[in-house]
Amino acid sequence: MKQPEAECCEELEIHTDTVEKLKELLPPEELLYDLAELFKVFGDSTRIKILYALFESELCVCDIAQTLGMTQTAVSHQLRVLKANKLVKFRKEGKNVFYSLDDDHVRRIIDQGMEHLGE
Amino acid sequence: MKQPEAECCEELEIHTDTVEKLKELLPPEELLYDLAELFKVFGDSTRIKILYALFESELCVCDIAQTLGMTQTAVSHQLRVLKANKLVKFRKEGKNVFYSLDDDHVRRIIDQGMEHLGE
DNA sequence: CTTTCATATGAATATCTGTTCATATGTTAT
DNA sequence: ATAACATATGAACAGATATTCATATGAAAG
Repeated sequence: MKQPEAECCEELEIHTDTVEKLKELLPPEELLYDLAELFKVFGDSTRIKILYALFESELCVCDIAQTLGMTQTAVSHQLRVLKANKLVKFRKEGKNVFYSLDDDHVRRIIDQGMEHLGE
Repeated sequence: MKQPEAECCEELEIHTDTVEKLKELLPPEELLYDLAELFKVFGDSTRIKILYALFESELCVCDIAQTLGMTQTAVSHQLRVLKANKLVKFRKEGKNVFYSLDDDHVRRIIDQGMEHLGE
């Protein structure tokens, strides 16, 4: 006869305790969601390229587009995402808009990622 | 009369230099792509939750599933992704497969992300 | 060797995401 | 005012991705 309510790993009751403890220890759902959203921003090569370009100097949209060999529109859409996530800030000067990195976390996060790759 | 070959920011010739320098300074296309791929892995709340759970202890698949309130199948698919990107390793013990974090970069990358959020 | 259990895998589906195209906004120069 | 330019935005489309369902694998127990 089967236990219909049995969830999994039935034989090892230790696990049930583990699971309960874990549920308490995990950060709130929403925070984990936000964290994933943040990493999602880094998870696109166009945006990574933009950020890398901004490591060197502040840049206007068309220079970024030219550097990456992409259209102004595509870059503008991605800058919007970066802006919304506070990874870049901007400064208007006449017709141009100059973008730059918002803080040092960006660099550190990317560096950590690079370190992981080099293994 | 229009210059058809003009790319952008025509008036400021400084920019053309900037762009050329930038193109040299940027890491190779492929590396940036790989980096984005890595962050993409962190860019999903299910995978973030799995990693957080593994911060505490090594876990078998069904415990992870139960902790997250998800199906075994969904978790298994995501573990596959984490495994492929060397973020987790595993150890087989009879019917069970125990997963754990592969290295400390995982923790550091996530911590940096969290720091960025708290601002 | 057959059943049960833990895990893995493949196909299908629904959702999300990035680029393009067309167009809008806002600034500078004529 | 009007034209030219830099940037932004909205809709549409194509490609990617996460979950589900059905099923396969592989180990332990009967």
